[in-house]
Amino acid sequence: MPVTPTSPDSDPPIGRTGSYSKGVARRQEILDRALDVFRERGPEGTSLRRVAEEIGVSHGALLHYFRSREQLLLALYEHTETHRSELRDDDGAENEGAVERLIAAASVNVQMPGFVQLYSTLVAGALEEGSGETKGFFTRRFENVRKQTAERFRRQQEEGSVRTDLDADMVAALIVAASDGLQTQWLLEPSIDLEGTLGMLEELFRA
Amino acid sequence: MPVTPTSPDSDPPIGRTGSYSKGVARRQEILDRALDVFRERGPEGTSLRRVAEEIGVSHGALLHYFRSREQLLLALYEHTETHRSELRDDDGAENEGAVERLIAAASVNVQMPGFVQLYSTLVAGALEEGSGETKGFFTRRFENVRKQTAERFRRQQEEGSVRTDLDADMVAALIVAASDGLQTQWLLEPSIDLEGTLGMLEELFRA
DNA sequence: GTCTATACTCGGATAGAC
DNA sequence: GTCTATCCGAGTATAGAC
Repeated sequence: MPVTPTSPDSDPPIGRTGSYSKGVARRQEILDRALDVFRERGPEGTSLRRVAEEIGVSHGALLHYFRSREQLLLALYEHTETHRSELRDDDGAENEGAVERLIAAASVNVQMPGFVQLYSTLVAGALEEGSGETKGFFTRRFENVRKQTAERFRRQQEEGSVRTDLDADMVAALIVAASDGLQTQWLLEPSIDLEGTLGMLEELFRA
Repeated sequence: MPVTPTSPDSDPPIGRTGSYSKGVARRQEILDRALDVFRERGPEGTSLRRVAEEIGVSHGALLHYFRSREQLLLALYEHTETHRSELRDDDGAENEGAVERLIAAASVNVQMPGFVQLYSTLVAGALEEGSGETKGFFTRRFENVRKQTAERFRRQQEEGSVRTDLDADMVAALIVAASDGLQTQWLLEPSIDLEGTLGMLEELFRA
């Protein structure tokens, strides 16, 4: 279900005026090594304490930089998402259609089921009450992806390649929903034809 | 995202030949009281130990009947789903269209966000490796709902009310995905027009 | 089979040292 | 701000009493 990234989401931490350097660098360092651990053992069964021990940091110290396990997983998700473009040829992505773009993202995801699984876990966490951080993250993310998808669709409407009697914002929500939902079903039943079904949706929009 | 129930999923426990009575009854009794606790406090922050204490059973005993917290939540989900029909007028459900049916289910869900949240949590759990029980449950469930939806769509195709150049099975997966995905988005952004967007999808299928 | 007792690791919160 | 030490309640596994 993870959906195409949109902006780098560069988030220079909140503490303004001054000593960026020290703390952020340390955090980065810890994160980098934590990512290695996840790469080896998978996020699935890897506890915070295990990660901490493996990278030579105390449990408490790790928690000092990542307020919760969810935050660490979120950082893992962000990192993976950012560096995912390497798997994909981004030529002409500018002129892709709305559905086309999501199909491309889904195709990459099919090669990394663990990423889809992580996404699903985090989204479920975001839906839980009082999940401020994660909730905000995915609310923004969905919003961004929807907006970007709607823009693409509107451009296609202007081109005349797509039905003009449809509300682009609703279409965007629908496309994103279909992409996410199909990836969930595909994880449980790999015989689901992810690309084919999204292709059919694309066809339904054609003028 | 929880999708329309399909069969009562009557699951007379596995132990054949003989003493059904005792253990199952006790389990039912415990479950019934656990449901009350969840009703009061919500499943969200209610621990196994809390539930156990509240219903006058030891922590260990509770675990004896429900092998894990996930299993207990799954039982809660099943129960809620089964008794949900009370919220809904089931007149003429037999002749409903494929999308129409899912819209009806979604409309009920909108009135019980906690149920959608629970569904999302359980599905995410099902996607995790080695989650035998929950995984099997939702794999079957998706399969059933897809099959039922495909049947409805095929009937509509025979009626001529819907495009006949579409593969009903793919359409079914798409409808279910859209419904689930939109409910997720709606939980994070209540301004999402759940019924409206699904209605648009319905319109796309029309002959 | 039903259940108690115990122990283990987990995520997280706290207090305080530096 | 960075981190150690400690403590808590959580989910779960196990052994064994009845």
